[in-house]
Amino acid sequence: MGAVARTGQDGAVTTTRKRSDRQPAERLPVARVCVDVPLPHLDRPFDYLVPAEFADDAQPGTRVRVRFAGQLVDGWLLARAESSEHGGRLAYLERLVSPEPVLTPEIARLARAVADRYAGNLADVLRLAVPPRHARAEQAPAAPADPATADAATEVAASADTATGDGATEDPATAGTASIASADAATDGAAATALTDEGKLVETLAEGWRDYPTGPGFLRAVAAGRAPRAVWSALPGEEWPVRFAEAAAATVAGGRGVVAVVADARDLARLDAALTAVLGPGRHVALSAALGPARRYRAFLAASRGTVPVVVGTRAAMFAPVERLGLVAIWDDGDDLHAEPRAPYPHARDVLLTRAQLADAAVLVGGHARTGEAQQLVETGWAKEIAATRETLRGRTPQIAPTGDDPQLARDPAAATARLPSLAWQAARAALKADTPVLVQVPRRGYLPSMSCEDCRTPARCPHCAGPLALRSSQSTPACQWCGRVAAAYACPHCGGRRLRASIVGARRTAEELGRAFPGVPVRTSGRDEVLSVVPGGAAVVVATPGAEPVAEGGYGAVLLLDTWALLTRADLRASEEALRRWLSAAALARPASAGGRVVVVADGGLPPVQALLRWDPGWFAARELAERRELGFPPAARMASVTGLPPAVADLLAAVRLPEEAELLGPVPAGEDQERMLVRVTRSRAAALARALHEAAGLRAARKASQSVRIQIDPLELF
DNA sequence: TCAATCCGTATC
DNA sequence: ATACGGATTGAC
Repeated sequence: MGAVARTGQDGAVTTTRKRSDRQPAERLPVARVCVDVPLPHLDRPFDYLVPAEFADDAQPGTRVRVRFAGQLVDGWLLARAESSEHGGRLAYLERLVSPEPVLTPEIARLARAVADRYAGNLADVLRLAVPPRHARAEQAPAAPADPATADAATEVAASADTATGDGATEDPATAGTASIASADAATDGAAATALTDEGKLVETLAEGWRDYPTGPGFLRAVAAGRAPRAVWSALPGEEWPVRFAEAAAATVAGGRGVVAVVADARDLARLDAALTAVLGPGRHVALSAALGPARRYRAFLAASRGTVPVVVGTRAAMFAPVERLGLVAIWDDGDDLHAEPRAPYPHARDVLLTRAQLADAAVLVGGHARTGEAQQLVETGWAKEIAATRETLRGRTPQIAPTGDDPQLARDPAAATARLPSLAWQAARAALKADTPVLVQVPRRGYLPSMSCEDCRTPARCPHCAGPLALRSSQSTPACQWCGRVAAAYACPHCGGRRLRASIVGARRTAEELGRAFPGVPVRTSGRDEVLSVVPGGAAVVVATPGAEPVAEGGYGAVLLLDTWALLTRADLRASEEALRRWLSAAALARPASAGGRVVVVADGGLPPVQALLRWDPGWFAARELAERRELGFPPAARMASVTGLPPAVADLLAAVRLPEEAELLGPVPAGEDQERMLVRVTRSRAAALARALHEAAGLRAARKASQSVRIQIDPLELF
């Protein structure tokens, strides 16, 4: 034995043995490897020989380099085995990148399920799940992995052929039911009763949820090691990060780990702070792509090595490994930032639900608004509702009023230039007088450059199809956003006016105008360029774009929701749901009515989303929305897949695909840059079959080296 | 009959 | 992407 295995400076295990005299490992000489190539027809494990010098370090979950079709590629060691089914000769693993087992069995299994659900490759999902290696971070002192947990024979992932089956990877909502009060039998009841100190702690934590009748029971069940599943409607003014932290702490008290996902950096900062307060320092780690490679990998390692039991983060954290997962949580699942833009385009909510299902963990889907998807979980009985009673709700909501489509502009000329209807202006003035801040929510500039009548502000709609009129780039005549017709001789149907003005003004311009309307009051903006997280309690006007609303100390005295028309008339099926979500998020920052809090929404009070806001009833709206989607056959009531690409490529793929029975084809619709898009619709029971068929067809095409690529997306957020 | 070349397919 | 096998072609 002349070979010397050593650990190089970068931590990689290399060997001095010449290729010619390599020997296979004595025990479990075969490694099943997922090669990191994005081709769908290669989405299965390949077997390699483990050289003797890697015998101990090449454990399941490690990164390797292998020769594949003549070139060196990265790969994941999924499992070690005694022998191979492969007929031909096996090549050796070329290199063990690092002995760090970064792919835990739980995540390997989850990644396979996610790939199957989204008609994607395991390798693509693994690239999302495990951050790029950073050798320095790996060498930094951290709790060493327990060698006893790494059994050489342990399989990390089920092999491709067994994992593509339905069963565990089926939609959560079609699976069994659970209840908060009496969830599935506890696997580890000892944790709940062993220590009375822990029992007291859990009671303290559960106390935080007393405003919600089923809340404390949920926390107790999680602490006891059970797997309750809940859709939580947070009260206005709720300190949701603290509630999330309490749920996390209860899980930790029961000896299990937590993964919680939020949409953006600001929510993450709040949750991070709440966890430090509730859980103490060093018990959790925040993970987001914004950290940069080194810190991100370090945070990842803290979780995968079992140093911390709680991981919170943006969607980058949805695959974070934690030991003995007990709870997955997501806040504001309607935020489109939860949708991963890289193939296979998984959604954080769905990944977490699948994860909970596979790991038998509890689920907490929280928000002020409720998505159709969350409603589906409730209606199928997969999850239970956590909501306050109407009575509690009444005590917390601000006073909310609409002001019509044809707003009476305030008579005060300054207020009129600020586009403020008189009701809004009055509410703002009263709040400022009471020395409380005012939040003004305006849609983002360029969000939709729509037009309205210069004289009466009636939205300018296309005379043919009632679509929104807008100025196309440099042209001076407005055209319809929907049908494209140019509205050359536009006259306002309400007042006959012929002049149009852009109805969306950016936050900055609004801020300037409001500054003039309320002289002497400080005006601050929070938007894309600079996002404020907190503003002090005194009189001030805060202009914010949706999603960037700062929290006010003590709550806002008034919240004004302006230019709502822009949100409501978007040519998007989710427009209403999205509008309500944004309004509720902003309105939740107002004081309760009893403390003078008022919300004015500049929209027609008869519209369903406006109704839902006025009554603070996100559940009612979600049920309505879901019923409508059921009627129309849209997700989540049905499963949709979109196939996008150049027309011949789309046709080619659809010719190759063996669609499940009763699959419906819709389209094509243009998708920009000479591309077109087809939609395939099936019932939820055939969802898995559809994904499999599309993946298979993509594989056939790739094997034939079809040059034009197509993009396959399951339940894309934007349907038309 | 054999080598050079082309094409399709598998990639361990 | 590259490598290999089998079929095809062309020169002896």
